[in-house]
Amino acid sequence: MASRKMDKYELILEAALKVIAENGFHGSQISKIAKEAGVADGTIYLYFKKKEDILISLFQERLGGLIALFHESVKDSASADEALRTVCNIHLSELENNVNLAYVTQIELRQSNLELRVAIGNVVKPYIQLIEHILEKGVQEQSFRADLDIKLTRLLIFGSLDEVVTSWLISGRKYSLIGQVDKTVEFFLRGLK
Amino acid sequence: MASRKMDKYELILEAALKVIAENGFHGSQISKIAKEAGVADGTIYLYFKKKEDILISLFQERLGGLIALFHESVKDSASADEALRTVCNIHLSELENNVNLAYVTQIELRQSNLELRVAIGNVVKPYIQLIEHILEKGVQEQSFRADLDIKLTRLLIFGSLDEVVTSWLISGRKYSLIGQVDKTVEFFLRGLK
Amino acid sequence: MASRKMDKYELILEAALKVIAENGFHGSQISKIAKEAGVADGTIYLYFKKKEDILISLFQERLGGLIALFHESVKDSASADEALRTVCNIHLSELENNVNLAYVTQIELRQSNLELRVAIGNVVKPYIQLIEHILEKGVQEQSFRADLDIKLTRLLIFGSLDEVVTSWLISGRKYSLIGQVDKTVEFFLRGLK
Amino acid sequence: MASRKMDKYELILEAALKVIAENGFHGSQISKIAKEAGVADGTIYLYFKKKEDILISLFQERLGGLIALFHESVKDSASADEALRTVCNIHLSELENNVNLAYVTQIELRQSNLELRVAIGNVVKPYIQLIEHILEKGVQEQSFRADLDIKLTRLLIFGSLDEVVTSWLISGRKYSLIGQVDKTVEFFLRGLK
DNA sequence: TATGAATGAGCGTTCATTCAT
DNA sequence: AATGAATGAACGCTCATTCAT
Repeated sequence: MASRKMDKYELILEAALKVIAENGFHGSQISKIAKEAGVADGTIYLYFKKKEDILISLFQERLGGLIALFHESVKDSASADEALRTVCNIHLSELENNVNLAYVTQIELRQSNLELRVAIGNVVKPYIQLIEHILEKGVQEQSFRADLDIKLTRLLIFGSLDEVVTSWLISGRKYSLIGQVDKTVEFFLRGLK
Repeated sequence: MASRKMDKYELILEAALKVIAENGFHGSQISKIAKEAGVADGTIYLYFKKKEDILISLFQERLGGLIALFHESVKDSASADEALRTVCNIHLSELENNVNLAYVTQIELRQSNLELRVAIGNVVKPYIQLIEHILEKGVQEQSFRADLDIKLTRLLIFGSLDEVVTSWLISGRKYSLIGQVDKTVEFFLRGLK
Repeated sequence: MASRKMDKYELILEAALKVIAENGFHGSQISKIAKEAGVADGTIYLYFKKKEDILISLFQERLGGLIALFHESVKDSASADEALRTVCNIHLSELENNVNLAYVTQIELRQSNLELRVAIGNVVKPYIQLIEHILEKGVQEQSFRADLDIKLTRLLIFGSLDEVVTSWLISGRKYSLIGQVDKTVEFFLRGLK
Repeated sequence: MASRKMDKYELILEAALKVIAENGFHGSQISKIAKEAGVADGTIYLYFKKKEDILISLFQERLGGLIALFHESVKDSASADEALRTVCNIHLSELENNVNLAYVTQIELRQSNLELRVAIGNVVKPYIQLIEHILEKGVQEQSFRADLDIKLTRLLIFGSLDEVVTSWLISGRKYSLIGQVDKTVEFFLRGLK
């Protein structure tokens, strides 16, 4: 049944997230994920072609959900300024509220080979495009500088946010990530104007 | 003789850099590095305790050299603005001029275990501290905003630069990295003022 | 199925016994044992945690069986004299009839590390205790000397038998081991009375 | 110079004894022995053809010295009884007084391959022959039984003594080895008469 | 669909021995 | 005689993937 299939598919993804968060990327064998999911090793290969596919799907399903959330939230923004603030806010708050996901995506899954990195890049791309659209909108609205290099700036913004999250995780999450939003957005907005 | 010992040590590091750049982190077996260096497998263990130590040394020797270059160059800067520009310039130009090093440090060595990640962090730390000093100097000179959150801002700057380099590599190096310096610095300076 | 699992477990033990007897302890790689057993290298690790565990199990299963045989046989003995004779008889005849086992336990497995030596000691201990019980019984029956040092004497007896077997193997098994029983027992009994 | 050569030869043997006693057979690499002896690794190969030869020489030089001591001591014995007592006495007292040698010969060097075992056998052979001579003398003197199987009995005696020493070592040397002489000799003499 | 026993390729590391100096 | 840097063969163990049931 389709519903049962989805159940088991989700079950395995959820198990993978938990196992990787607890054991790290290199300590997460298929057998461990299978055990956590309550299925046999072989069953996993009915839903995923290779081990890597679990990780790619994990990215797609979980981060893809975030992307949708971004779009949804940005739709209501009156200005590019507000949209950018909303994006930063969601980026940091969602990851602060989902530490396992943050840990796995920022730290563990980066210990992966080129193929997986590329797949991760594909998942992140729509997010970077969203930032791009906001920048374009800001320029059109004459809220942002007309001479802005949009392709470059979107990277500067994404890279900053990414580093802030990673640094927060590595430091042991001793401070609030959401508390960084305002000053981060201010830095961006000044750079954009 | 000390010189010969250094020769072989350097020989192995150079070989490792080349092999990792060509074959990726997971495709770089000790035997392959030894062959490239023209020494026996066992010889590598006269200079490095574990395989990982080659990678750590690679980071320390090569990137550590960059850090020294940063300090040297910044010393002559009249202002914080100029110092920041110098740092960005060196960061991007050195990696553009040393693609193997860029590829290995930005892409391959991040696929490593915790111990190596920690060692990498230790190498990067002085660099982030250098950025921090420049920010402090700028605030003292009243060139930068007094309300700047220095701990946060240094991350924003480092994360931006890091992402710019990685993105350039993944895109296939289709444009000039140094060409991004001016616009990147301008974005930073506006954010800082 | 349980029976199949036992089959493979036994298959590997049997193969190990044969391979060690033919190639010596240090010439018995996992791959050789696996090949002899007709299984893949990895399969061995489904039944044994480490290579050493094969050897320990070999000892426990094969010599442990002998110990049970000793107890069984001794039960019916009317006197301590007879019990001692039975023990010597079984000790020498069983090893003479199972040369591979004799060779592996007397010669090859003694070339092992501390952990294995300890495990071997644990298997041999019940046997030495059996000898001890016979000696105690003999003293109670006033068949053996009352001033016998039982802890010492059990070693003298075990050491003698052990040396007789080893010497027989090293000499190339040019004579009958069972033929030594009567004179050996007589030497012991005179010493005990 | 011959004397210097002997010096270094002895130096290496002494170092080997110490290193094996401290680190066990498998923890005693050539480099460790060389360091302990204060010579270069390569120097060892000027005095010994292979690593094994050090061990064989260790046996020959140290245990060979004991054999000479046995012959010397037995010469003065009035009777076979006394000679046997002397042999047992020396065997146990010398090893009790030289624990390193006892440990290395009884425990560590037995973890060796066939070639070394054979060499060890050759060193032990004169000792077993000495026991044989005493037995023959005893039979001639009509002190021992005329029907004694000398080839067998010498093994029984040697095996007993060997086991007593090994057991004493493994037990942690919690009692006096020399204190076992009288009861051991009594057991032998009763068996011989 | 689901199972889980079986597979077997793959690799870091050690260390006895050599040999140019 | 002495050195010690260099050699390179050798092997236990893991784990992603398969497939008979």
